[in-house]
Amino acid sequence: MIPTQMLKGMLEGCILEIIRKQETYAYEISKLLEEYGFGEISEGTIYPIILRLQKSELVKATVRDSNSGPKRKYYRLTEKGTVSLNEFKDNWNELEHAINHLFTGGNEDA
Amino acid sequence: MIPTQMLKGMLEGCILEIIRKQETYAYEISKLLEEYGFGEISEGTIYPIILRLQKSELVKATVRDSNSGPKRKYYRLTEKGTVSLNEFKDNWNELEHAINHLFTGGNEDA
DNA sequence: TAGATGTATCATGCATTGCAAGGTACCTGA
DNA sequence: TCAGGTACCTTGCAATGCATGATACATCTA
Repeated sequence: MIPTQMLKGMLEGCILEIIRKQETYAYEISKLLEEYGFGEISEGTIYPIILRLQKSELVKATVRDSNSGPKRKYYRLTEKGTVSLNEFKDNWNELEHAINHLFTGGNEDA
Repeated sequence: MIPTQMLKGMLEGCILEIIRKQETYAYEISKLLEEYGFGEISEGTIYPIILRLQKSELVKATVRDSNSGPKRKYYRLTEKGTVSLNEFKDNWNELEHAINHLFTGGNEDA
């Protein structure tokens, strides 16, 4: 299981990418994150993130009826959201390279 | 530059790996992290991490003289440290796979 | 001799963020 | 009727990176 500390700073970008792929709502996002292999991400995690995304205008919401429960809030990316997502991808690549560089170097003592 | 939030939970494992490769001290670790591409990691970050590693007995220290300044505290991994490092590697792989799975899937709308 | 620079250690308090826990409310099926 | 799934949200805690500041040794230069 991925420790919660390692998820910090990751989930926001991942949720943006999920919304980019497909207009969707918070409850479904939590299911999708699990399917992608992030493990079970608490709703107490997801809702605050989405509120933040709305406040900073990276996503916009549309309320629609559901045929299996309460109304859903569907989210889609704004332009700012697309920019932010691209920045996240760049940062992720930087981190991935740094860590893989560190961990594939072998033992310097040898 | 990698945002600080994305480093949370990463640096501890990375510092363990640096120490595994080579017995070294905090000041040098900060230089090495920069060389590996993590950017400039503040000393206010590194020293607390190393104190934590010592308290949880993942590393042990040896004080030695330096010919270019104050004494250095050289760190080496304990057995617990090796175990912890391996756990970190597993967790990192999990995270890397999840994120790459998410970001290589293309647009589900298409 | 004095001061700047580089080396080397550590402590304090803040900001951010994931999460546990709890709350509300709708719909379906047993 | 009531349990379970769907769907939203809030509050307060814990962990961690970092800015800031302090201490101190060694070397070089004015």
